[in-house]
Amino acid sequence: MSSVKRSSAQRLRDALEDDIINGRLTPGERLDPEALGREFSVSRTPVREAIQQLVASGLVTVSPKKGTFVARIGIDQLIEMFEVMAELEGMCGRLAARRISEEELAALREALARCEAAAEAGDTDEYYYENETFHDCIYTASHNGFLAQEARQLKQRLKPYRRLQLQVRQRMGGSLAEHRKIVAAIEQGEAELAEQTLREHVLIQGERFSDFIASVKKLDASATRLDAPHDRTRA
Amino acid sequence: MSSVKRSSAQRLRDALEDDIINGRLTPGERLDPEALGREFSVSRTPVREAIQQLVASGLVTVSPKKGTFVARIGIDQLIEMFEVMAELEGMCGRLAARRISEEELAALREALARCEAAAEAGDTDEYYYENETFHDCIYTASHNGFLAQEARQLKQRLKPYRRLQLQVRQRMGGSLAEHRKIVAAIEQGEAELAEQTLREHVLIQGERFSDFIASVKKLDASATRLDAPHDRTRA
DNA sequence: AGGTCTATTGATGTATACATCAGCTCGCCT
DNA sequence: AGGCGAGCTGATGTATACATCAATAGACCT
Repeated sequence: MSSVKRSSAQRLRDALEDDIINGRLTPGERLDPEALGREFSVSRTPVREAIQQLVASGLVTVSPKKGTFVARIGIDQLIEMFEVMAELEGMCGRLAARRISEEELAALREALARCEAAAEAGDTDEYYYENETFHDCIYTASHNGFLAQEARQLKQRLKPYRRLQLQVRQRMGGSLAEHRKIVAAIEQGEAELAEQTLREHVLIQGERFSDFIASVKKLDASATRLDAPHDRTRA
Repeated sequence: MSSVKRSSAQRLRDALEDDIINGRLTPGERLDPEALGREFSVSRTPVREAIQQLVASGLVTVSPKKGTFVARIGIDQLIEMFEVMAELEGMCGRLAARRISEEELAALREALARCEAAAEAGDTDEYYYENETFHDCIYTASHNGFLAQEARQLKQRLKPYRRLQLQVRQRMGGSLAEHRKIVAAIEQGEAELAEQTLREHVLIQGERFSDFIASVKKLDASATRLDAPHDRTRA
């Protein structure tokens, strides 16, 4: 009963958001309001509304008289966003180390255990999912709902690009070790250590920037061919 | 020519945003779309659009079938937001200490000088304004545009409540001393010190939480009388 | 008299038609 | 043939009318 009767615009927004985050719509791809309206059997008004909300979220961009596209984030801004993401995660860890409850600590240990199981099984998809749960536990344990919300939002916004890092398997071992260190720090209430470890944990993924940037550029190239009539002025 | 020809919705959004931030519209106050439409000579569509953008910014809340109101942030969430604000400011300071350019450093010193002048003159309004410039310099000097944007946005969102702190005059002296420490830390590239000082600089305002919370509660009370269903004597 | 059911009201949500304007194309002029 | 300009096209932006639904207030029943 929480939100069963949401408006068409909200449902459409969620659907599009999910499509973008899960890669069914790739950055740079065009969005046709009329086609979406037909697909969901609604008029242009709620479609437009949904799109505007996504624009506000930074997931899509609309160029007047040119069209609406799934947002393409430049490499420079992507780096900036990862930098902020690392800070937010670190802050969550620092606060969690001071404020975590017994229940939350149990949930965190459980999440860690699931990560270990997934890593042992070599199941990268499962690890990816459990890794999210693990981090989300820390967000919640920060006991700062606003911070948690911001962290989740930024994470979602980065998700379409995180997908590009294919070497999850190679990272699983190291990631898991870091997770253990993070849990240990939080258990012992060592706020600064938890913050530092988490911050690096997030930034390490950006360490292989050579591979990462290459992936992004590749995406840029293919996407450019799709949406833009010609070279798009980089936004 | 960058944005001279903005849409009606954009202009209206900016106008409302300015009204809210500058206190002409107080939290909890009602917004009547039709009245706004008449005032700006536009139909309900762009009004609705502007309101939705403000909702996305967190400045306005809309309850279905009840009305749209200027967002009222609960005390608990307000504290959470200040906590995050302090972290963002601290991060800006840390990065600025490493990355600031000569021009930016000059601008920062200039802003500090203006703050000193305003403090010496006892002009609280001027100090308020120059204080903003000072902090904005640090945002820019972080060389992380995304971070700077987030910091500015959150600051705006907090602005209607910051106004409640009446004791700016008493704070001017201490604030100025902290500003000097911050500039010194950035000049010498002491990132951690700059971060720490800035973080505390922001949090100190929340130190007088007794007064602050009292002010918020007072606002809450008066605003509740305005918008709530109870009051039907004046429609 | 008190409670409940129902009709009204007023708000948001949606559909549709129109206006506007930039980019593209095609054709004209040089 | 090449550059340039006017018209066309298709996109977003806006206006208006209608639908929907919850909160409210009134009247009816108990």
